[in-house]
Amino acid sequence: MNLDSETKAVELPEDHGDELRLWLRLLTCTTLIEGAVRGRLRERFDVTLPRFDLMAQLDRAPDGMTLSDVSKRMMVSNGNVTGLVERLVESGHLDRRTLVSDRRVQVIRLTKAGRAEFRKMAAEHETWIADIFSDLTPKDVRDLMRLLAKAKGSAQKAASRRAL
Amino acid sequence: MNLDSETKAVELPEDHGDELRLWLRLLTCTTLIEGAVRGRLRERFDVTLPRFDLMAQLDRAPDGMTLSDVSKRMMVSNGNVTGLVERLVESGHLDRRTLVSDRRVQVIRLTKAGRAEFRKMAAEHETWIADIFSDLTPKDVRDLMRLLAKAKGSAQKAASRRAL
DNA sequence: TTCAATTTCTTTAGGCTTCAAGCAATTGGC
DNA sequence: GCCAATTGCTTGAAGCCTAAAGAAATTGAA
Repeated sequence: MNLDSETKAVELPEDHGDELRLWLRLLTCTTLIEGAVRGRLRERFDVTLPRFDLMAQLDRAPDGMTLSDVSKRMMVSNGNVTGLVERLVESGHLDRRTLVSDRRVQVIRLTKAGRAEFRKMAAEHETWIADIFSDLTPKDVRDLMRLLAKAKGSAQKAASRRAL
Repeated sequence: MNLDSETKAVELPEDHGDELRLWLRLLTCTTLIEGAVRGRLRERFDVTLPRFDLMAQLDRAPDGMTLSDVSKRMMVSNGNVTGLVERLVESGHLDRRTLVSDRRVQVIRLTKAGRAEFRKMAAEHETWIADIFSDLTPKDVRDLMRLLAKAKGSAQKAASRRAL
């Protein structure tokens, strides 16, 4: 007779403290790094992190993106993107035009100035990240990549289960 | 003659793409999980994530905390905590009193109702996290804990270097 | 064709967050 | 005691963010 499976069958509270501690540690790491990056972007380039992130998405899409694409990629709400884009168009970093074949759709691109500005920021940004992770060996980095990929997959699966 | 060290000496751009990808993956994981937790807290308990986080800090501190303590622990600004606490006092979850020995200091605690409410939420919250990480083996969890601890240390060291 | 459903984006209300400036209380050097 | 520096918190301005409701354009089934 298997006591463990009996125990599970009656839904006794299980211990998930390790997973909880993992989540808190993950959150701490991200918050820490995010704060450092935010501060440096601000003092060096007077730009906010969301603006930088949006420009990063567009830098990889020379043909532009729709607002919905951006929203999915950045995992933020549509309304959020609307406001963000508005300010970046205003400041001359972004170009926005309505798609002729579907007038609901707005396609946004980096302007020439916006791209130049972003490239300058991105180059420095990369060195900050390297500095932040400088105690990690190449193997640490590989292991983390692999484990985080697995964690991401697990989280996505959980989310899709939830969506049913 | 060592070409590599020559190369470094003239500051040629090094490749830090792996570290950058690691950071993006870390951010993606956190954003994904944070969104899931936020949504569940909202639909199940009609509470926001920052409120939950603040109550979690206080649950571990039966004797209460000062606003500065909370601010450091949560890694958010002082002004942020002021507003958050204000709303939670208003809703009856928190009790706030001025320290007699130093009238600048506010000590906040969970009220009885606040603590009961939090315990209920925390129990469910733990199962959500377990579900989100359910594809990870116990070894994966241990490895991630260890590597993230190392990453956190590295980030903190970088931040303190920066602060000089 | 027609119109209900869907998609894309915007708007609104409310809350979160930062930074910087400011106020009040305390501390420490003189 | 005096007062300059520090500490703890609040305020204000600006921006970020979400959820929900709504407007405009498109699609597709009858």
